[in-house]
Amino acid sequence: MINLEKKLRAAGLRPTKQRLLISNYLFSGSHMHVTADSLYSELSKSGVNISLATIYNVLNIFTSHGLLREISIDSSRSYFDTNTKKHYHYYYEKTAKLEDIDIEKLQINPLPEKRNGFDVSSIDIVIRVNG
Amino acid sequence: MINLEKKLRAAGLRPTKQRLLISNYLFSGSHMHVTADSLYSELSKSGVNISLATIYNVLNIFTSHGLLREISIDSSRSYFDTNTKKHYHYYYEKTAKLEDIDIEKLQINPLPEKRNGFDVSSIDIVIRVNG
DNA sequence: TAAGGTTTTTAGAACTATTCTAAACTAGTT
DNA sequence: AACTAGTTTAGAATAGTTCTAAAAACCTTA
Repeated sequence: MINLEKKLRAAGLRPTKQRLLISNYLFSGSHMHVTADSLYSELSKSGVNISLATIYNVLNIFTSHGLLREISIDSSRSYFDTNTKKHYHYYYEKTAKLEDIDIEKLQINPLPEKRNGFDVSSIDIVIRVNG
Repeated sequence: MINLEKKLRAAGLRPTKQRLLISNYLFSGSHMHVTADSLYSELSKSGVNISLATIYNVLNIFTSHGLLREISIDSSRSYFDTNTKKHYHYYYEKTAKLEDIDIEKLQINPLPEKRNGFDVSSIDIVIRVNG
């Protein structure tokens, strides 16, 4: 967990107890996709009690400091992805689960870089499947 | 406006006064992107008073009957697109406006049709620009 | 063209996800 | 150890959307 402290500091964030606990859940294994609610209940389930306000707070601050990426899938809730590299998503409509698509798996031609003089800030691709 | 009545009936919907007024706004000119709120205030501005509940109701029923397409851009609100053909979007972050991208303008390789045995139901691409 | 059954509209309440508030607490500095 | 700024918290507040149930409109049949 000492590396998590470093990770937070490197992102310019104070390693508080709550942020470390959340980081431990999010960043210790493989990449994952969470919602505020799923994170809150998973932590609660394992005996880690952090207020929902803090969960939201931390998800937002992690996102603005580049530790997470927010994904718009569904207007009814926000997903956060621990994979911050460029990539795309499959979305399983029945289970409401996400799966990463490696950027090399999907070629886009031409890859836009500008539009009307504005820079492209991100390219979001969601492939919805009926399962 | 008689053709709007036909359009609604063809979609299996009763052409009520409110639906016709909304259709007249949405389907009489070129394609557009609306939110419940923008539609409500545009109609109000032109003297057409339809309750917000009906606006939501009609947007949802139009979507489920194929007259509109819902787009997830932003978890804080839903956009509806009068263009129901396959296409993609530019999203202008500052103005929160959408612009259509013709499907031929962007090639995807390989174009996925299945994933884990499930059919692809849609491919949503949003290219965000900082303007 | 009137009656009757079904669908739609409406105002307002309810709900859900998220943010705000301001008081208590904690981390890092001196 | 004391100070200051940043963080957490419970609960209130807010925003977007859906629900409720009563009134109104639509459409069919007579």
